[in-house]
Amino acid sequence: MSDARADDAGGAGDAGGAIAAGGAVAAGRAAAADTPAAAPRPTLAAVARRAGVSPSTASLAFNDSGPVAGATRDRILAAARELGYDGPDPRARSLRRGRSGIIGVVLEESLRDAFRDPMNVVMLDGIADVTGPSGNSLLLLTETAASRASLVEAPIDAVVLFGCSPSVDSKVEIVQRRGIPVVSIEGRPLPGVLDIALDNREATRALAEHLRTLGHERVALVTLELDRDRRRGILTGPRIDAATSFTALERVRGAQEVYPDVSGFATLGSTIEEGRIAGHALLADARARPTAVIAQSDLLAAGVIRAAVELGLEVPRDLSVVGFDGVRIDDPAAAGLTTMVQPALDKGRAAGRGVLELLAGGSPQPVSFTSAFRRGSTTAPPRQPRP
Amino acid sequence: MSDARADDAGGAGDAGGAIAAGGAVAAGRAAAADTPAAAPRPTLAAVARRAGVSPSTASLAFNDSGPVAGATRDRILAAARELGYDGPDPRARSLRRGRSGIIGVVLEESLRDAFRDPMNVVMLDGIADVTGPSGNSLLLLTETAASRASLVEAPIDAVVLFGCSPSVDSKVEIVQRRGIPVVSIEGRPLPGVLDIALDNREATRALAEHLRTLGHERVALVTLELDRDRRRGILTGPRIDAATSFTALERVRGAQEVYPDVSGFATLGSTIEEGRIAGHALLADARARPTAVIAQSDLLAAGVIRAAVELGLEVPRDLSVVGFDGVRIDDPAAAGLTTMVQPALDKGRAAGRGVLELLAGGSPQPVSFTSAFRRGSTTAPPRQPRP
DNA sequence: CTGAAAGCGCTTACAG
DNA sequence: CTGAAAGCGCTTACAG
Repeated sequence: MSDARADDAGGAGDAGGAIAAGGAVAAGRAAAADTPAAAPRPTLAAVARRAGVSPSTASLAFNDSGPVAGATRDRILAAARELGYDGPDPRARSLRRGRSGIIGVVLEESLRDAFRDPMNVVMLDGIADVTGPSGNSLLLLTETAASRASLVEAPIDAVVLFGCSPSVDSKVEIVQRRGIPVVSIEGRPLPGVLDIALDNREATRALAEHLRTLGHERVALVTLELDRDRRRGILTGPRIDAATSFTALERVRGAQEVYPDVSGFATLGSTIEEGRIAGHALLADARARPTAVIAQSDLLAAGVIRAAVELGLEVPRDLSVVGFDGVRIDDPAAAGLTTMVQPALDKGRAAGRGVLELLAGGSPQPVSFTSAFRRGSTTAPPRQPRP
Repeated sequence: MSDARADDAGGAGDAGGAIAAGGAVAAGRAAAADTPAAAPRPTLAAVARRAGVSPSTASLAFNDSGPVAGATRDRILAAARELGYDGPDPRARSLRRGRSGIIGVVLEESLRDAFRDPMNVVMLDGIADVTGPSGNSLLLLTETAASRASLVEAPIDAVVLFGCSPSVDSKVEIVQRRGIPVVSIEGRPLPGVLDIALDNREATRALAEHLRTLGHERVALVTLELDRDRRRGILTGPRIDAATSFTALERVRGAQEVYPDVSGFATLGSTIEEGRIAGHALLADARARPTAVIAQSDLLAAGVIRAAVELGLEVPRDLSVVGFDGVRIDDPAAAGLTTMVQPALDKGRAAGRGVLELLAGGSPQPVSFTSAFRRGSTTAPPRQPRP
């Protein structure tokens, strides 16, 4: 079981070589090595001057924000065309208006890790869905040291936290003190932060109860990343106590409500390969083998099933497996997974709506989403011991 | 073969219900429905006043950008603490400095579609890798009507185009006229735009030659999305002529260099499911069946292989399949794929470096990456007809 | 319908 | 080491 990162998508490193092709020269900056602002671009004031109007009127013309005579407008637009002016400078506008049209999205991990989880992508899409039409764009911020600075220094109007750990709390405080609204998806509830929650604990309990009803006694957990440590391994009490990932922890708790002494394996995140590694760790020893596995995501579940198959086990005859998310997985082994279907897109949309309401000065209520049990064909009663 | 979107990750829609939980109230804005800027946050000027220094000195203290006596600095910092001032307003700073620290990333499709392709995620990560350390963050912009506006109205210092179609050209022109550097990854070369290229045509030709050498005569293509039409279907001449996706088109051309009359199937994008659909379309009719398929991505290739298996064909005995990208695919069917490995992370990094150099006033040269042939176990000589 | 005035909050030469 | 001055480019009440 390698300790290296499981998936090296792109596997570039040693792949192709880069060749600096000769010829073309870069973006319209001839030889202005010492002039930071290359060509002195025209300003609204210049356009107004040329059109023979005041800057105020020119501004109105460009923003449709007041009554301007047709002829005047034409003159202004013509002047702009002649000068090569394409509209107000966003930086000045955002200072003046107090709004930048940018919403920061704080992800716990690297972009690559975050987007490997389809749930995150779908949620992001949901946020963009709702906030895009009013002219907002999303700024990607990760929890690394460098972008911590950006969280405080970026001109953002609002922030959405993606299941972030407490380590961002201090930065979030600063952001809040600045009057920037904060929305958190599946995070540990924070004061003054609009919470978009998922019933992780209850949903997992439902899965556990399903297994209990089927008669399973020896159940193991395969968890998402528990903390920033990036360590795989047996799920121990201390490990759980030290966990910083609220979502993973809630799901552990839900399982414990049915199986108080449940053990298992902690992975590095939601991928099939991680699930496979966990599966081998849990299933290798035939004598200590669980009869059912609660995986904290569908991808992990798919990996566990693959490991089971590799070990010659049949699902669900020899092993029951449940997942979480309800994502359509491109893996035959995971077809028909018993799982909880969570409304990821709706979660993203709710977060987006929350942002918009907060920005409008409203006081939106926290929202709580529930997952739906979907019984598939990966769970069955345990086989009688030594038939 | 359904015409609906192949993958509905999150499958939310009908999944869980939202319940507005009572209780908590949103981010520190009590009852300021009419005051856009809720709490009047302290400014640098206020801090300076309280500390008994000039704004200039206070600014220097906060930016470490000049010599400030230790005692003075302490006084300023203390005043800031008392007032709850956490640093300069990013909007004002960016107007004054002419830099926002934001790099726009323009994606051709919805976020969800774009991030379904692991290559895009890895490239994004590469850009962030290189640009993040100097305090830059990435702003996600898609080609939809709404965010076209953002491309022009967002306070971005530079733009990276992700294989964008000509439809963005006009907006890009405006951006360029503003003096904003533009870098394009695998795009149709545009004047004044720094080009980060991949040898799509040559790489595909190499794959085609590999098949030709093996003896294949009846070869079919499975392409990426050719245009914004979102239509699947047989790859026809007119369809190719109307294509707007430079990458897909270059890969078609590379295949044509070896198989001038090559036909095939156009998909909606790089997913296993799309490949599967294409595979069924191409392989269903045993009499018209190709002996080899050139899929324009590994994911598509995996889908084709799955379709082949479903039709009772054996790869590579009955059908050879090649992919593109060199991504590690979590699908047993695609293990050992013959493909071209492209350096996606390096492409992203090169784009990031290009942005940084352009921002520094330099004139970076275009960069051209090459893919590496990786022979797997999915290609073999064609079976003799009717043995 | 148009203009003069003020100011968003900061940073940067430039003097001292 | 510190301060006075100017200005980044725009928008918004407010008069007219």
